Amino acid sequence: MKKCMREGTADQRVAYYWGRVREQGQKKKDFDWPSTEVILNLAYTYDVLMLHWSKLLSRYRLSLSTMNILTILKYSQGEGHEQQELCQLLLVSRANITKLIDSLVKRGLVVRTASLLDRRVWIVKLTSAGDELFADFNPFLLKEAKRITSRLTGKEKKLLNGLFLKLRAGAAREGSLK
Amino acid sequence: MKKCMREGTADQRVAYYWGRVREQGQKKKDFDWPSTEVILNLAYTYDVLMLHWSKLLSRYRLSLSTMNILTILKYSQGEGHEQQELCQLLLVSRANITKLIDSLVKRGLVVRTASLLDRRVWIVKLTSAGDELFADFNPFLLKEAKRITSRLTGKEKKLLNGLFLKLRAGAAREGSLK
DNA sequence: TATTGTTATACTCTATAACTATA
DNA sequence: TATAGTTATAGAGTATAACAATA
Repeated sequence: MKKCMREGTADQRVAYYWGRVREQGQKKKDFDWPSTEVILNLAYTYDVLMLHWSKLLSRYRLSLSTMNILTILKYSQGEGHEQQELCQLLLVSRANITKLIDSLVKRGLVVRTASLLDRRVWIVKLTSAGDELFADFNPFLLKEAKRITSRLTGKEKKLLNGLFLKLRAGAAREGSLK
Repeated sequence: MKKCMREGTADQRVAYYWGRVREQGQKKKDFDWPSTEVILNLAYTYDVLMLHWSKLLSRYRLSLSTMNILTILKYSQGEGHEQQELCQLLLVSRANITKLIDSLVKRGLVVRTASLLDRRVWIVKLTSAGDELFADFNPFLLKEAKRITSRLTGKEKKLLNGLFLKLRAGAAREGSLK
């Protein structure tokens, strides 16, 4: 991976490619550069940040998904969550959440406990080992979040968060191509 | 997947969880909610948009990565690219770009041609079949980019693009945790 | 009948390291 | 020695459908 990235030049390279997209798009129907740029930027920024993030998490043998599960469970304050709720929060299918939870159970980080209200349901909870692991990685992530966003002012962060919301609203809107 | 998402409520659910993150984070050292929110928003917005995007691409039996490769090659206007350049543009390792290109070669969408300058190098180019497929999917993606960003004004799109750049600059900065 | 979760399967993507051949 | 690309391998993630138990 490292070998493929010459330090400090990735953004320039991408800019060069994007320039071509922009030029050659002009001729096309429905082309709107700022719109396209937003999508390219979202995907590329995600890749850059999450590549970095994944590397941090690999120290704890966690992926983004498993880290998210532990975090969600931690913030439930001992109540836990149904697997189905985790599906909704993580945008992961039922079949795949089963596998993710399986892997965490195997490592002793979470447990499945039966629901008293609905016998079809498992409530997933953090174990003390899971809690410890969370206490271990979470401070790093908070620090990193602060560092990564350090070039933005408070006002810009708020602005950015509002724009993200609008983007998602656009994606969810009716009339999408089926 | 669909079964796990009750229409129109995903954002509220996530907001509920984020509320807990925010509350319980307050006590912690290095916690800064707007910074954390930016990261959560980036990841979640990416997931929402790309889930949708992937569904569109699956009609063409393409993933985000393979779509990107075809697009990059298309915009090289017949010149093609070294695999190594694709690594840099896509943030994918050399080993893995080999596999991705293999799969496209197998489908007849791209070809590897020897470089005349360096005998270690393959130049990857779009075939006419690849070109046709691009002509097929690209208009949909342009339309979708426009639709997804339709809730943003032109000014907001520009703003957003600038903020993405700052985010990436922050991630790349020296002094990151090693 | 609908929902929660599991199982099975196949595919894609990623990470790592050892390897070949060129430069 | 360094670089471009390949091979091998193992693990993670995703998509789909069929299934059991329960509501």
